[in-house]
Amino acid sequence: MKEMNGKGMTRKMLIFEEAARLFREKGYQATSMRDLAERVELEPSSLYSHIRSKGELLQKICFDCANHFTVSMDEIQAGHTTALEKIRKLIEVHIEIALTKPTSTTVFNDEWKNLPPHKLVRFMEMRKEYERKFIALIREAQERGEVIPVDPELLLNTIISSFRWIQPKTSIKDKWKSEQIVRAISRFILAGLTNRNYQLP
Amino acid sequence: MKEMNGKGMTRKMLIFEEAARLFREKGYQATSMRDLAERVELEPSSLYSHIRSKGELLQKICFDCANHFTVSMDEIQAGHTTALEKIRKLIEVHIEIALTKPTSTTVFNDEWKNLPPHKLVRFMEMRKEYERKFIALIREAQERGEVIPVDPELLLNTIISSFRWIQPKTSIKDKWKSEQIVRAISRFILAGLTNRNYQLP
DNA sequence: GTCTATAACTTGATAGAC
DNA sequence: GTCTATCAAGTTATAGAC
Repeated sequence: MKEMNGKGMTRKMLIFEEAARLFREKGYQATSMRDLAERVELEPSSLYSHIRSKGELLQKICFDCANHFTVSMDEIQAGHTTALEKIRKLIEVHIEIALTKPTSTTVFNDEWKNLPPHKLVRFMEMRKEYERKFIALIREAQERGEVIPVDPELLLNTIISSFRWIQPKTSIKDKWKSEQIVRAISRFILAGLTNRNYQLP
Repeated sequence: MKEMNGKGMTRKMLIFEEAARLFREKGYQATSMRDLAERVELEPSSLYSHIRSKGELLQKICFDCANHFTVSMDEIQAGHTTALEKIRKLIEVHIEIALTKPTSTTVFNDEWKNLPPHKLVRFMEMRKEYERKFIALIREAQERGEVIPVDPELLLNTIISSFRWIQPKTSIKDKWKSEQIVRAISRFILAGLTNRNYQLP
């Protein structure tokens, strides 16, 4: 049985999707293969006809998301714009990924430390490489006087963390429109990055 | 046996401390009572002479931290300063708590959703109440024209999230002095809040 | 591919001797 | 308060019939 719902959705894909949902709702460790089997209406043992292990589920979710960020970074890096404009675009990408793929983004953010050891190392290397590129852009913008002279690694950490509350289940989408969220947060962060006049008391 | 190390540190306190460490390192669900027993050099069953359950450990860690925030909020709220100045002070408090109590702060941030159901409700109420007060301050500062006119709830979520990377094990403290971190992050966020001239392209 | 049955193990917690 | 012994329930994953 390949087709599940007339739209090219294989049972394997359904399993990965429901796994992501469960990992988000209950956490990776608290999610059992029995929980997952129930969601996709199979007996627990039948899952293993489609996947190798529970760890493989987390792996695919986390690395798919990591690849999404890496591809976006490479595209933006290759563009012919100022460093500040690239930073603005990256901030938009972060918010948009969080808004459009809330499930996998949450798992990516909160559950990656449960990856099997060897994959964990690879995951952390990917993140480090992504951060390295982002920091280079911040530094470049600082050298051009466009961004405040604060340690770029510290700025990056603060910026990336600031998106972690964006995990729309339903409530967020009711309160604010997506475009409004993107613009409001982007404005706040870029206002901070470029405000070289502010002095702490 | 009441005294453990000549400094009023009871075995019970030691258990709570090591529990927080483990919950941070491995996550609440992934930490077993056997792990904890090993850390405090007891047999697993002996733990139950000091505590009632695993959930009680998480409970105390989370609510101690929540109370810390609530007390700080009430102190600052009672002061005779502008709303913006109170916001600045609250931002400092958030960073300082993250720096001085990294273990319990991380557990508070990442593991609260594992609280037993009844305590979970109480925890979420406390957080909601804290946010309500913080939002009122932002709104007041906006009415005085001191803070950018962006939805205050959205600003608060973004600000509070932005501190979540501050979890010093060892590496952070080597790179930056605490005072430097407080000032750098405070400057960035307040620069953003008060920069009413910035326009997105 | 899906099932039943089950292996092999870990979990939080308790009973009762000392 | 700490121990040994143990329980009942839950865990991931496999074997083999259909």
